[in-house]
Amino acid sequence: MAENASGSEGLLFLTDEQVRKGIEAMFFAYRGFTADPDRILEGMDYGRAHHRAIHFVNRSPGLTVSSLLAILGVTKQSLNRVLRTLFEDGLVEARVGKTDKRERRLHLTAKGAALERALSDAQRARMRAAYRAAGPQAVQGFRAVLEAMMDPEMRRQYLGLREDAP
Amino acid sequence: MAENASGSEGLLFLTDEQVRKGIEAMFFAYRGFTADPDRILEGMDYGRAHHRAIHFVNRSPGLTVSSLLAILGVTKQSLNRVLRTLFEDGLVEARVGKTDKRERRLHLTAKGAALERALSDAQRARMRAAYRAAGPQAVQGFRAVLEAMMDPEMRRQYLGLREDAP
DNA sequence: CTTGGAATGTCAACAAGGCTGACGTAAATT
DNA sequence: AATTTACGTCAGCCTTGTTGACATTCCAAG
Repeated sequence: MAENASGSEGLLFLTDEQVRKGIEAMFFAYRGFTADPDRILEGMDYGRAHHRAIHFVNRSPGLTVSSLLAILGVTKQSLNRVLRTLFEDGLVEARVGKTDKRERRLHLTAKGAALERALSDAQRARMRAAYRAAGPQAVQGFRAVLEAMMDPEMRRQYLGLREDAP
Repeated sequence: MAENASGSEGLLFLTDEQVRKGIEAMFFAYRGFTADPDRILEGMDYGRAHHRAIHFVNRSPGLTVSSLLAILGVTKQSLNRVLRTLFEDGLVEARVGKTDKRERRLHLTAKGAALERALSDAQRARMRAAYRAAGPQAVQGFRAVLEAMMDPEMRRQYLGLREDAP
């Protein structure tokens, strides 16, 4: 896909050292990636787990608990602990499924949407800044490598979410 | 640095949606990133924290506890719990500093180096595969964006580690 | 030489957020 | 009618993070 420009057609001669550097880049960058939301959430009774739930509920309004489970890759007990507090605090609401009444379709309330915006504003700002600093070419490469790094099942989840260029 | 090829000189017109997609890519990719080492470590008494310690001790043999503390960004109590088990199991050894005898300079033992190799082989294999799939251009972009995403202090740590092109 | 502070270790207690196992209920499916 | 699915919940455990308090060792400055 990404036009294979510089040199040796698809053959990468990367030393272990260079690959290690990529590994460390992931480690350090992920810290930055979560830093802003973490800062916002600390003090509130929430953590990263709540952020993730809120993110994906916002992303796919009306998704079911089991879909969210599959996306997050945690146990239902673990997710439930998080969802319960979000229900109690009125950030997320569950509507009984129309066709299948066993399902609980999740939606953000206005309050939940407000928090989501605060969190994602911060995170998007950092992401945009990084994109700007790295340049447009870099953005493609970034996405391409990350996508290739996912487990196949996760990649399916990733691609399955509302597309950015439909 | 990365030659700014396609279109609008450095001006990125990215929709929120596209930026969100980048955020999700980070989320899903990080899971893949840690999956292989996690698999290896499960069953042994170790976890991700041990992996990180082993990684950076291998990376910078003889580093002090406080340097490692700074790199990992955790409390000394937390790190100590991890280091203690690594000492006990003979994976890491601490040598008293030559000039400053308070320092404990950390080194991997043969056994520790063996585990490190097992862990990093798996992780590097995935990283290499991702690089191969994404192409050489992409690798540059990947690194550039991640680097730009780090907090400045983390970036210093990152760049401070033994360079890949010295 | 003494003393302050840095580098380190350690004990205790706690919290978040994973996990497993077992059990329950309502609704859909067969 | 029986089974399966979707979900909730109780109980208990683990890892890995946190604070706070305190001891030791030792460098370096007064």
